[in-house]
Amino acid sequence: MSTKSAPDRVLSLGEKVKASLEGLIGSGELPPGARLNEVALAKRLGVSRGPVREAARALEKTGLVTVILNRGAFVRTMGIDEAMQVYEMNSVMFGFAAARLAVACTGEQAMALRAFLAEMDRAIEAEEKDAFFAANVLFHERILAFSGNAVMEQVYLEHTRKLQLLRRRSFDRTGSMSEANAEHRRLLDAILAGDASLARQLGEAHTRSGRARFLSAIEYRDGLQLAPAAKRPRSQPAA
Amino acid sequence: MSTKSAPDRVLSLGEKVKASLEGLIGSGELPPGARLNEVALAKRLGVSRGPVREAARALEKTGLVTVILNRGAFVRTMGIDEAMQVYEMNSVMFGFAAARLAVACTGEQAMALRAFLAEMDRAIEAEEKDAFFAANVLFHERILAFSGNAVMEQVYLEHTRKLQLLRRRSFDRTGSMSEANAEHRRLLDAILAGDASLARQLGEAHTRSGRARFLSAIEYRDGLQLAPAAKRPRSQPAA
DNA sequence: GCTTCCGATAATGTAAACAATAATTCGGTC
DNA sequence: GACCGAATTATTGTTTACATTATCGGAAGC
Repeated sequence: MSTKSAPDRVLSLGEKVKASLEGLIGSGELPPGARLNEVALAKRLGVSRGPVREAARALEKTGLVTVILNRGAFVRTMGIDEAMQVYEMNSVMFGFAAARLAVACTGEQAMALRAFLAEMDRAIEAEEKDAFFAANVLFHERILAFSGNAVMEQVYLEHTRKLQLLRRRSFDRTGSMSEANAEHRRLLDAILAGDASLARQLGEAHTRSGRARFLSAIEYRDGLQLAPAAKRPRSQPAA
Repeated sequence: MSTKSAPDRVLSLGEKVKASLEGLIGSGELPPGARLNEVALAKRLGVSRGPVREAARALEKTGLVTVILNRGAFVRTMGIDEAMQVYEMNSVMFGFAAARLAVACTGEQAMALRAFLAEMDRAIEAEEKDAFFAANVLFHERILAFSGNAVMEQVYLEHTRKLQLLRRRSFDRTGSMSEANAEHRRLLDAILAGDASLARQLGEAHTRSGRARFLSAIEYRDGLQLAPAAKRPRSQPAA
């Protein structure tokens, strides 16, 4: 049977449910603060409650949901203050990675980073915000990856993903994009020049700029973690 | 029935099992590489498999165990290389926290840190390695806590705990202890002097020193992640 | 009219049973 | 005697059912 369509199962049901939940949360169908009804989700996804529970617990550790005993799992609401802290941590790690890369950057890596830069330039020109966003994320992630510290990379990825819960595309204006890419270019120059100290400084500063852009972007957009607040007997975890 | 001995339940069974497993792993009864047999553990702890599974999944996210589909959960073995990466990340975060503290340290906080320093001095004098170890851990943790970045603090705590899996007390010689505490004192001086740049540098350097002490401590102690290796059909996850 | 208490309902926590998968063992063959 | 293969066994993955807990509605009392 060469036409074996089902690629068997390399993923447990729990992991598949987890992916589904991430999608539902990312798409906004499960807004921050919403409760994850186990039976409803299980029915909807065609599985039992077990895998749903496992997925919820896994997502709790990922930081996407909060689980309260006998109350259930809630889509996590990230406050601005916490987002600021994540940015701060990312800044430190990104700066370190940049410095590390400045002293040990292979030609292949440099080429890859340059390619992202070009792609972002192109996206800015074409005003393709999504393309820019994707390349931007990858540029940062690759720098972490190239730094050679897998642990730090994982922490960075995990928290960045969590962050994207809150800011769904804070690059509203094209101005932000070209501004950001200019910083990218300066950073890459420092890396290629082998100036670790400057690379670190620029890397940290760039993340802080990103934080500032994020802040100004959500300024009027507000509507943060405040749900309708009509009545929330089983819809809001703490207070 | 006023003699209701059970103090109700503020912790889910899964959490209690998780605590038990942490104890078993910490005590070495479940050595690195060992498989967590669900039925055996469930029977031993007097619960069902469900809570055991939940605890195992939770510990996976904590980094204490690795679970493989259809194979089970294994007590994680942390390689030296990974430990080095954790040290590196901790170094960056600790340095940042120290710098942050240098510009904003309350009198109360300074007093608390000084107290730990004194306690460590006392422990060195009395040659109480355990006491020194405890105070040392707290000193570092408090600096992270005082830095005001809860996210970073959590990441630091989580990975430090994971690290203690490997190095169970690497302060063999009293020399290491006094050396470490001298570094602590210099760091605290820089913090109290408000020299953020120096504090950061010293903080990073101190963690690197710790890493070096760790490395030299396990040098001859080897016996790292290598189990008896007699036969490991279901006892070793990857290879 | 408001509060308080109590029962009904729905949801989560836990346990036990069933199914699928990996590992072991035994048997056969080269 | 060593190697390969199928049946057996053990263990995990998943489902179902039961127990416990929290929430919601309404009636009684103030």
